[in-house]
Amino acid sequence: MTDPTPNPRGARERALALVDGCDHVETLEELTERIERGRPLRVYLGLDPTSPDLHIGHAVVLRLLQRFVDDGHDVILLIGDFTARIGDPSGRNVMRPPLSDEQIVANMQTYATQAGMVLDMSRVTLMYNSEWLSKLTFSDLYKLLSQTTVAQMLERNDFKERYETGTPIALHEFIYPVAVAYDSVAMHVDVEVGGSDQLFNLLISRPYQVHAGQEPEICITVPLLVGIDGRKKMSKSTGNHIALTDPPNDMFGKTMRIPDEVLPEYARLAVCWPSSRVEALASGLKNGTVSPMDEKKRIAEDLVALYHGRDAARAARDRFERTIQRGEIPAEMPELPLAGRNKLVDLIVAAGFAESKRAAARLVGEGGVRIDGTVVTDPAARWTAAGPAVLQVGSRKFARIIP
RNA sequence: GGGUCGGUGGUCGAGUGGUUAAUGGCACCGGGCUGUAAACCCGGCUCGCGAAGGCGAUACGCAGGUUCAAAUCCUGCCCGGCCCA
Repeated sequence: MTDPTPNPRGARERALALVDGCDHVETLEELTERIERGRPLRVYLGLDPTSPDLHIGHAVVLRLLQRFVDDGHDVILLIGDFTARIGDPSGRNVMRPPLSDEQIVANMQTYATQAGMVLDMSRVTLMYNSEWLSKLTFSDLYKLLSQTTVAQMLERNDFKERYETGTPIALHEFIYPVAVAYDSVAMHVDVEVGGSDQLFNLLISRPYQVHAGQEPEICITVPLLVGIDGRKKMSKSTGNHIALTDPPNDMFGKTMRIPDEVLPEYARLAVCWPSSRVEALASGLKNGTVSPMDEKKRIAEDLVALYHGRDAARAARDRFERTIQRGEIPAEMPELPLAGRNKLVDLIVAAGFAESKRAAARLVGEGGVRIDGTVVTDPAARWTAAGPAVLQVGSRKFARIIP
């Protein structure tokens, strides 16, 4: 993969194409200059395996990496198995508890396979930062830490905010950006990419590299995708994410729940509509000439198509229109054997539609439960259907109960 | 190390000895209106048992104590903010 792909285009043009749609490039001139040399660049993205799933927000930066792959560069996906143990404080106002080794190992595996849904992993090198970080001695760390001042650290927005509001900042949190900077030194990279919340962590690498006698890396950040709540950045822990592995119907349904205001963002970042189309959408929404719901369905369908294929996308749309918009009972749903149970609440819990029997009883009392389309409001109800019947909770949870 | 203030449910934040799992906001869930959007309205939001009225368990940093009764008082411990060193 180190064969330089002959590329007739000019370096400037290539650089511009690579960073199209990105938030911040530090700096475009350096990128252009380095491409000009003709050597494939070492480009990397660091991901801390802190959650079992990647989501469509991660896909934005993974696509940027794929652009580098396509442009003939050496792309590294760095799994932050060591830094995951420290915890990145970015964007958080509380300390995050360190993960257990088992969780980290499990997450690393899913990250690598899930990244493959966007990235051509056969042309990407996987690396793990424990390889060098775990070998640093205390005196190595001392030397590294002496290169950054507390004032520089406090410049970072979330540190400043936490400091000013009296939210605890543990000393080890300051080490995270240093560790990430050392990754860049250890791998001797040319380019680092990340989400815009990582800009500080990326930039801090540059002086470290210079100190180590290397050229500073070019830092490129991509916009963060907002979560389906339309407010906070997408993350698993906030529960506002669409996972890459979400089944088609969930992916479609979650997309339909996003607020209208963020449709252009989703069109651009989640489904990569060309900017002309995104602009048309934005202005059409503003002056009321396009139907938000129709556009939302298009985006939802495109999103599903991206990860599950066009057929699945059409099926998801069809299912949505039938069951949600027209209130029909879906053709396919999970089956649940009665298995001797006869209390309605037990079945709701067994189907996974409620966390406890009391919660199930509340749902029933609230009129949120139907059997074969008929609302049941008695929390003490017992199952009386002789044949298979459809249990429905809320508008979108269905199970076929088999006697 | 000294002083001082504080640690309440997913989150923020009331409550400072006495019906009641504990006011309120946010988040979340169900229902209504809708476009599984927004706004708005209603209800819910610890768990288990019981056909039901109900019963029981657990919960306000942790552990003890005082009291008929404690989130609320006392002691010790743990954790944090601020000030001083």
